[in-house]
Amino acid sequence: MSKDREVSVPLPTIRRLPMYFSLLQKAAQESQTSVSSSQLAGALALEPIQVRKDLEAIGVTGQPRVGFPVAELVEAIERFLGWDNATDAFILGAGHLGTALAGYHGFESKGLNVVALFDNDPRKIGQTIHGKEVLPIDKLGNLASRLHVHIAILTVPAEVAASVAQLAIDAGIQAIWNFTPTKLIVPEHVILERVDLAASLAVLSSKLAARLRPVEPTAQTPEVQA
Amino acid sequence: MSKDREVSVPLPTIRRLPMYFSLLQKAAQESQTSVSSSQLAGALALEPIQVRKDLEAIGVTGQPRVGFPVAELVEAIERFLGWDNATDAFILGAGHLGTALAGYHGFESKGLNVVALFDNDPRKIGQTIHGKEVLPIDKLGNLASRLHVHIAILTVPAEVAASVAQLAIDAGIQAIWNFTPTKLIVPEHVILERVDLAASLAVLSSKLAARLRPVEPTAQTPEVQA
DNA sequence: ATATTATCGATATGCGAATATCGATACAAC
DNA sequence: GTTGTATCGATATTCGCATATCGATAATAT
Repeated sequence: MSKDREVSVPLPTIRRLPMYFSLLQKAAQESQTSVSSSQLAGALALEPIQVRKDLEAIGVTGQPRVGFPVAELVEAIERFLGWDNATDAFILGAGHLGTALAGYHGFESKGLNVVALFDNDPRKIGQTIHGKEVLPIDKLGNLASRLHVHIAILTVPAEVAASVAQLAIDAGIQAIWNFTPTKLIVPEHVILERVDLAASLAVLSSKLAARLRPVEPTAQTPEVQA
Repeated sequence: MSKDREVSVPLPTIRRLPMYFSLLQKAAQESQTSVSSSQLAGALALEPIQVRKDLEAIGVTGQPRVGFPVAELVEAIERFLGWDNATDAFILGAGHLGTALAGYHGFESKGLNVVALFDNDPRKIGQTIHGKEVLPIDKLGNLASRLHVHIAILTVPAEVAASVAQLAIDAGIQAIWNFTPTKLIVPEHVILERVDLAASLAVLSSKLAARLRPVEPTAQTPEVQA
């Protein structure tokens, strides 16, 4: 009842925080000490009001006619997201996407430390991808608990997504970052976040499709039941 | 004022369509002729009411005590998303992510046909990645218009995202699928859809962070201004 | 035939988030 | 000093979407 403090920050606000974050880091590098909500809004194509509400949500207050303190904002966002101290993660699935993510610099500054990759392909096991070892998937249970790894980045093929996710959960993984097209159903205590390419593509496609057929010939509900 | 027909389908609904789509394809393969909203809801951890409203939005009606016609649903979703006939796309940036996407089977069934990749690295140009040629980025303008390619999949490094996007826009690209961490600002007529890893990670991180510090020591607003 | 019940579709309600409004504040110009 | 103005923060409003309610319908069982 009282720990709703964090949870009460709107989800859309949380999603916008990284955008503010990178802008603010840039501002800090340029020794800027304060930014106004309108500056941020302008750079991100948002409304100043929204920016102010977002920044208020993470507990930073600005000053009229001055703006918000840059350094304080950066700290507050880092702290709120837990990006101030790194959490270890495993990548499950050393395919194209897993490999790409293993090589992605930028996680370091976002509190994510990829420790190793896992796969079941004997040809991949033992290899080193971007400085990280590829381990057999059956070692997952043992290592996750021993190394206190909390996050699993799931990049396996769709067919095995559910079963590998279950392995991770059994291994005590606390959060799954799901890059597969599979909608996972997990127990309450497991944090689940999905990067849904298909959903994103669907939005793009539907807009494009709508544009390509601007006006429908009056009756657009033919008896399709044939 | 009257073309709001398509646009009036709620965005969250559009995002859920691919989930229904893949389930329905599976059902069709198993020669199932109809599905109930509760079946779909059960498989996707949704509420039946929501499923019904979603399916209604794309113009398919069900029958009491029977459910919705599978074949008709598949067709309607394909048609709505424009997945029934493919659109050509370029991948801009032949790095890890671009390579991964070039090798992703599954776009074919989603109306997306990757024609080629573009890069500015002389070592990559001329190579073939997953059967697709890597071309120099300065050929983009010429080829996009000549081949009537409408979609650009943007996987270049963040620093050049804005300028490459501008190239694409100048080349007459109609839609940009943005995988970079950069928030692009594009003219009205360009469709823009973003896969925002940072936003997704932020949600995951914040939940994890909130869990790791369940109760804050009473006064949780110290003078951070030091 | 009749009763039962799963399921749909229409209408109503509720909730979270975006947006608007407006007074308060503090810097800058004169 | 005094005035002007950009900006903040609090409150109110609006909007979109999810959820609940309930009558209507058609397959199944008796």
